[in-house]
Amino acid sequence: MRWSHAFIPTLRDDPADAEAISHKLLLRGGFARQLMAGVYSLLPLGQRVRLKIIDIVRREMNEIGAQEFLLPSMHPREVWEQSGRWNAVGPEMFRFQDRRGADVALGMTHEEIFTHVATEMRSYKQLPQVFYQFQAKFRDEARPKSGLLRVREFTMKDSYSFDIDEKGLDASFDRHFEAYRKIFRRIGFEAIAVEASSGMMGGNQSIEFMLASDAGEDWIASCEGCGYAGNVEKATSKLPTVEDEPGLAAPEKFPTPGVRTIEDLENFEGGAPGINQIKTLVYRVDDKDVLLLLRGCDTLSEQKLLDSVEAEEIRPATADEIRAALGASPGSLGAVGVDLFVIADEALQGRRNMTTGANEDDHHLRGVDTARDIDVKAWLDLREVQDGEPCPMCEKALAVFKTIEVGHIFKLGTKYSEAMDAKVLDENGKARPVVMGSYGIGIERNLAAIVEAHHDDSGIVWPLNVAPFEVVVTVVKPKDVACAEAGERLYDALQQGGIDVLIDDRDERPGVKFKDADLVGIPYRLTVGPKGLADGVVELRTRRTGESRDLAIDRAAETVIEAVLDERR
RNA sequence: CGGGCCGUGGCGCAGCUUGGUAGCGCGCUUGACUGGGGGUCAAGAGGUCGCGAGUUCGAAUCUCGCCGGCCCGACCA
Repeated sequence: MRWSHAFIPTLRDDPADAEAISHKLLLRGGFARQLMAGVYSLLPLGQRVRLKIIDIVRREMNEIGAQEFLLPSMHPREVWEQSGRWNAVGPEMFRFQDRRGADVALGMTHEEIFTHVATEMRSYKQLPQVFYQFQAKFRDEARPKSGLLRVREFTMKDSYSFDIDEKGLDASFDRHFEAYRKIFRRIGFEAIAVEASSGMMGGNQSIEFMLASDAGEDWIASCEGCGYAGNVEKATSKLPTVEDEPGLAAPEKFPTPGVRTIEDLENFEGGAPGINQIKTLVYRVDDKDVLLLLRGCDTLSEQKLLDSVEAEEIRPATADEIRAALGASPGSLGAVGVDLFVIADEALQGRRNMTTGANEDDHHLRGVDTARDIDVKAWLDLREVQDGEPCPMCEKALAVFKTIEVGHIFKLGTKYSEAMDAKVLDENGKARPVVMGSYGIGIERNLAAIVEAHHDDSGIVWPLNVAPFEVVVTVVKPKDVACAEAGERLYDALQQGGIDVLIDDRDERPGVKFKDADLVGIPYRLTVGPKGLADGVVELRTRRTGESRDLAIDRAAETVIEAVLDERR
């Protein structure tokens, strides 16, 4: 490709409405342009990177025996009704009606459609099967953000495994796990595998692959000691046991005028530190009032609650609902002597001499013993893990930090196969629903994630495997015939050698070309200029390190081809 | 969906308070000089000031409505 005829609209200034680094650099480098909120056009450079990522993913999927499909974007309502998700999903699914008035959805994921296809399987002898595709996914996100990191239309590699039993699923899942590890390594980063919540996908186990980045929006807890890692929606820690004072024979009510928050009560004369308080939250769980108890110093993880109560919908109760249920306002709530369903966090187990609200405005109780004074119906892990808490496995300190979710794999079980009647006969001639897994990688999100992980002040620094071009031949002075010809010869030789090479033959000042090459992030730059040619050399510069060295002109192509081929993985 | 900010040539911005000629930098075109890290000079092209109503002799500027974008939060199979 010739730069003089390529569509690479680079920008000098950061676009005003870009915040994330990858967003700024992908716009400035001419990789992508926004069409509307959460919808982007990929320009030629962006598409080149996208195709390279796809190629890597495809090869690893084929490697584990997966077969490539292409399923439609438009899905009839009926299929989603079968799985129960037509109603379960909500406004995140784009829906419309065709000319006959039939409901149609734009696919946000393809469990239903692949399962529909899989109903043609008849025998356990056909299993296992792994199907996959690269397909546009449409999700009407409430808030698209950060450029390509969170969008409403994107390409996903989604694959689905079909096995006769759980053991088979485990094997398919493990193969995907390993394939994903290889994929992320090849595209240029170490993803951290974490335990995750399955959310609305259903199923009983899921693992997310996370890239540490401030541009991300998922917090994970990770242990350097033993490698334990979990999304904070799932992660646990091993809290030290608290030895409480024996306390009182019975709870004692005391006045706390004006105290509304945990912090107020900590600072109140006669109050208690957060760790010795019981925080009482009222939630509506499928239209039922439930009391949730946590230590004053802890934060509720709604996802943990949702995952463990198997409810359709949970939400905090409104102030009015709370008053109706408990007769007091938030800030003075407690569970002592209350008849509602009470769920307590495990960290409260065995605690005594605690302080909590008295269900009377401006009054609290002290000397509360969770076992003696509160009728706890269920002890659950409800709290969000905090930075520095001991790892549940090895007790070293956990680090909690922000990440980008670059892949997610699920064990689905038989949720979809049962709902959609995807069954095969087992060796005894008995019909059994196939056991499924599903596995996803968002291609453009990974593209942006690579930029988040690989950039510097001058621009993007693409890892060679995903770079839009591997080498740029920068002709310093195109009007100088010798210079231009030398550049062309190198360009030809590199092309012959199978290298993705771009020749910068624009009549621009050298500085402009250097800046553009850096911004766009091409791993190697061969600079051909009059100065070097006078000495019979060209300069090879490595984008990542900024190092450069002179190569004899007649050996240059060969050297570069060798280096590039060597670096490809 | 709640809160905040913002829509003026391709990009970044000023002008709006106090209504009256649309302006600056970059980029773009042509020419000259230049040529190893975003050059200099000269001459140009390019704008329904997000859209629609209203007020006014006159609206980028004031009023109302709508649309769009970004950020924070809620949400996120």
